Amino acid sequence: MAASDSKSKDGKPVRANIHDVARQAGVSIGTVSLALSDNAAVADSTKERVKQIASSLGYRPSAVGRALRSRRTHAAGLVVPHSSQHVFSHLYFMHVLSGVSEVLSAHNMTLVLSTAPDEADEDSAYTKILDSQQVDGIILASASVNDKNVARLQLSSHPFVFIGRFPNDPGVPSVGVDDRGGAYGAVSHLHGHRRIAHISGPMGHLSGIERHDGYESALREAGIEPQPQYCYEGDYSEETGRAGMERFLALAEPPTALFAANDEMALGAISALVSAGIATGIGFPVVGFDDVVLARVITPALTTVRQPMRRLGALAAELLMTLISGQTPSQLQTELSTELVVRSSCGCAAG
Amino acid sequence: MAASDSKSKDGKPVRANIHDVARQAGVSIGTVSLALSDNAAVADSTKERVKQIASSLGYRPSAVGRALRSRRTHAAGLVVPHSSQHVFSHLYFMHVLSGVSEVLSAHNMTLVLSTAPDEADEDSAYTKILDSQQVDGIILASASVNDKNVARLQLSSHPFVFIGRFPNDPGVPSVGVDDRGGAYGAVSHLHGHRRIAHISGPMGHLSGIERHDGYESALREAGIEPQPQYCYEGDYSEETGRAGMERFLALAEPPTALFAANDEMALGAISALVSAGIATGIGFPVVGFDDVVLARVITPALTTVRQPMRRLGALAAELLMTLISGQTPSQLQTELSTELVVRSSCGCAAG
DNA sequence: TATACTAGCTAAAACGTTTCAATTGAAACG
DNA sequence: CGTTTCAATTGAAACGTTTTAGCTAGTATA
Repeated sequence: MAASDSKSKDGKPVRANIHDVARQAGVSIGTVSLALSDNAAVADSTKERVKQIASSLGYRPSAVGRALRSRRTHAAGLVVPHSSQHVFSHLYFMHVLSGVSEVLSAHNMTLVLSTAPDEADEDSAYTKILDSQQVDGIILASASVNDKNVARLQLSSHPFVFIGRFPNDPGVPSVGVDDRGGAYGAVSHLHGHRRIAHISGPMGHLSGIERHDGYESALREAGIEPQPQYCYEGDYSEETGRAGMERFLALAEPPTALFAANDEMALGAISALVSAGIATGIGFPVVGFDDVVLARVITPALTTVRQPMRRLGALAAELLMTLISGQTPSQLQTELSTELVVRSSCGCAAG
Repeated sequence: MAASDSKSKDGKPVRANIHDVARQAGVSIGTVSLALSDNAAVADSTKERVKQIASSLGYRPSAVGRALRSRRTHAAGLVVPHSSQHVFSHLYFMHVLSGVSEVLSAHNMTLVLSTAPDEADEDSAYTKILDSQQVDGIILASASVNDKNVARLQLSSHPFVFIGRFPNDPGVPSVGVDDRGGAYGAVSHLHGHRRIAHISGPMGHLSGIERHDGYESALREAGIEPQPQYCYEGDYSEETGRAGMERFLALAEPPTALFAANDEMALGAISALVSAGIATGIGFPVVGFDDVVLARVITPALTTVRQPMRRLGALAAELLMTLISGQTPSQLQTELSTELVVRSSCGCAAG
């Protein structure tokens, strides 16, 4: 870490650039560049000398200069077209982010995080990052089904990967989870009940749609015709979970069990049940989705559909790396499976 | 959004650059640059024409070219010298991140997130971002007290801001929380008890030290001499919370109340109490720190010291913006206060 | 009419790299 | 000895901007 920083007139330390190294080493800047990248065309003795001098000067190649010339920024963007408020209040994103971050780090890539200033303006989350060529590729999490920017993305010639499958387009690289199957399993687990309600995610998002579909097909499988009054569209927030359950409880013939499309809404629903003096569990089974830490720690512990969120992020990042490097990935689309974690909120296990 | 993208030979859409705009408009690139930045030296008619052509060509200035010339990347780094695994499993960081992200967005700055590949190697979290001049400034969250990179940061001539106060250096821009006061209040709330235990944060971090100090001074205030066997150093994880409490319960004279340095450890401690058949609350008061969502939803609901995490991030980002712009901030260091949120785990309120 | 000023624009340098064709000098070859 | 080959290095272009000094032509001033 030697750093014989010279100072400029105004006292600020001045960064050595490739010219400084070249001058000291008595070679051209071209040679410095080649030497530092261990190019075989450079004599070993020269390499050594250049490296030695570079390090004694504390020289670090400027990412910007490098990016300009080589047209590679070594950065990847994670775009979440929601407000930061929204994004970071959901544990789901945290886990995804964690997976993405880890893999990018391992590939020496920088992570640029882009959210929307508010829920209304999805566009700017893309624009900021995409338009100005700041990143080599993009991971898109949680786009709505009819997000028009997706088309832009495809045209932009930027490699990109979706998290959460995108419908009707087998050519789009994506990593997702078997939402439908997970939901189906959750609802099937509630067998015996005939009036099973569902608090869904936003129906503008594929995860919302698919989990809802899984719910309905499980009902039909059991010979139950889905009833609209037993469905409530939430937005994955605790509040809408509570609101949904309150609505259900006000019905002439309330449901006797619930499948919520995520854990936060399940929590909200449970709190509504508590307020109404109804015992969650044997009295009123509730199943969630995600298996975030919440699910484990509330009482009763939440039976839920676990999805591998961290893995989702990691795989998306890996796929993006492959695409950026120009290779053809072994598969363009991956669907991970879910796992029903049975705890006590469904009335089955002890807890 | 017009985009009459021309294609290059290989079929890929080709981005218009400033030269393309200049050619079409029949002016020099200098004029284009000036026109697009609304410089007064350019005739209005020219401005209009240039802008019109730029937009019809879908021209977006390259952030890289711009950064190279103007020496401003319009990006800020958030450095958390821990593994991504660790960072993203703590709700605390999420809230900080949220605040930072929001403010940066508002200033049209890009957020670059940098974590360490593993807990051992803090360095690379800095190096990656700092050395290569990728960002205009840096926010540093959760550095350990003797992190040697901090000195590097000061030398680097990069504006930077600490989250969490850094000791012994009034010249370091920082935004923090009154850890000591918060802890003091929490422990004072446990009055009546004489054997109060503390599960601390890592004593290599200022937050750990200060909360511990607050704990001790509250004891002394009550005429109690702090006993080493009632202190256990955790790492803010649920596991160490559990381990700490198990240790305490094995003592000949176990404590009768607990202050944990964060909510996750409080949760772990409570689960150990449960295992031991001891009722948290009136039977054994527990107080946490942070007030993350966990605190609210567990049973019994956790009495805890709320700290404004999101605000912390937001203020840090604001301060950084001021520093980057070259202005002198009204104050270099800010300390936010905490608030004791009384729920049922301390045996006071109903819940 | 000469001079000064102004508005509007251009040319060119600079930012820090990478890359590649061209050059050099020496060694190997016939 | 002339030619080829090769290893090592160089020079210059290119990436896409911003910025500033300077140029031109027209207008106002004396």
